[in-house]
Amino acid sequence: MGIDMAKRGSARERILTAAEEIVVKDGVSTLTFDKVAEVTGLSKGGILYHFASKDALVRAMVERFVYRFETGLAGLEGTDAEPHGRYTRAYVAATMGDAASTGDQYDRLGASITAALSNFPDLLEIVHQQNIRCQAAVEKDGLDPVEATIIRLAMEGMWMAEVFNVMHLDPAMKQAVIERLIARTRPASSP
Amino acid sequence: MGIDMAKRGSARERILTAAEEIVVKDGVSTLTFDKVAEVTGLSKGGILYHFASKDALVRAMVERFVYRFETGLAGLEGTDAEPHGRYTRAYVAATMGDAASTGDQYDRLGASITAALSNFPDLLEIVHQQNIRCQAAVEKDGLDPVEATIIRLAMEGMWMAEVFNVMHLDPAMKQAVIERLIARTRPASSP
DNA sequence: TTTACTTTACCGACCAGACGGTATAGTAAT
DNA sequence: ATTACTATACCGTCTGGTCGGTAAAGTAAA
Repeated sequence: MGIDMAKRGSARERILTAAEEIVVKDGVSTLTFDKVAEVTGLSKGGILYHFASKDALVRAMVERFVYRFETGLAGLEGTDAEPHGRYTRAYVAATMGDAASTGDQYDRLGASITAALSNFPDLLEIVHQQNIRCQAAVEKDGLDPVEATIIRLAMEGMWMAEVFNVMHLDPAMKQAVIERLIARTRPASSP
Repeated sequence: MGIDMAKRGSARERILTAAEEIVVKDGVSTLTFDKVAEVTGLSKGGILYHFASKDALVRAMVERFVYRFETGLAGLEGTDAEPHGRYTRAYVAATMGDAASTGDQYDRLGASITAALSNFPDLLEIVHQQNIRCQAAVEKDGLDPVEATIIRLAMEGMWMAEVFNVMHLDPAMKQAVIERLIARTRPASSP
């Protein structure tokens, strides 16, 4: 099994995808080389050939995760003609809208990765750097910085809550919040 | 060590506190019976006597955590004369202000506990229930429900980000956000 | 008060399994 | 033959959990 996709993505990518699958289904704590080997159809030795340690594997996962988010966000930014509040709108959409970086599977992955951060403290730096870029962009997006930050925080809160499965916000409320937030990024109604 | 507080709290409480200490310092993944035994000065067998399984230990930690938050919030609510937006203000203060339930140590504990939720899925229910109560209270706090939810989400976002150490918000900005959010709960300026 | 028995709290040795990682041998293409 | 990659066997360590025992503190009948 798994041999049929011999050329569909390098072994490295397939391993990463399998690791994501495991993490999404059962959480980070269950991510082992043996399991990844089983899912990919490779042997444990094969996995270790590509990722010399578990740290390396998790690091690659985090990097791919951050990369996807940033790519998705940049794509959304490109489709917005209005410069005022453009980044903040793209941020809202990339976080909870219908970007490539969203959806159930991606959400749970985000939760697991965020949770993993407490076990792999050195990986925190990757996420941290992305966060600094994000906050800087939001602050100089043409909106009142405090207001823009509130919007960002609210989206972050919604994402986190959803992703950790702690909050079951009513879908209608969720939609209303997103719309209200987007509206506040429009030129007319920023304060 | 530890013997000096022979009467300061039951063994159970001391174990719980030691477990928190470990989790705060090195994360959930390093929480083991052996370590708890070492910190408390008890033996592993002694720990097992009070908490029959690791699940039981973590469950007790989560319960104590939620209890503290709710108690702190209720206390803050009592000191607010203005009913309009009272709960939401208390929520903001309990989350990031200077309640008993806040502070560096408590924050890191919150992170670890939230992270632990992905490893102990059945404990999620405890947090989930508290969250439902919270959201219901926020929605009928006399404010526009969407606005109130945004405030709550923004605080949740700030807390999560801080707690997971992913965001380094400028202290001045943080303060400004909190003040702005509090201002929005006041009768005059809800929309 | 002594004796017999029970309960509570705790200790420390041990085990079975899992996990990260190594060592090594093999294979298929270039 | 070299390179790139894969497979198998194995090791040491860690960890949750078990278990037999023990010391102290009641408790209650004789």
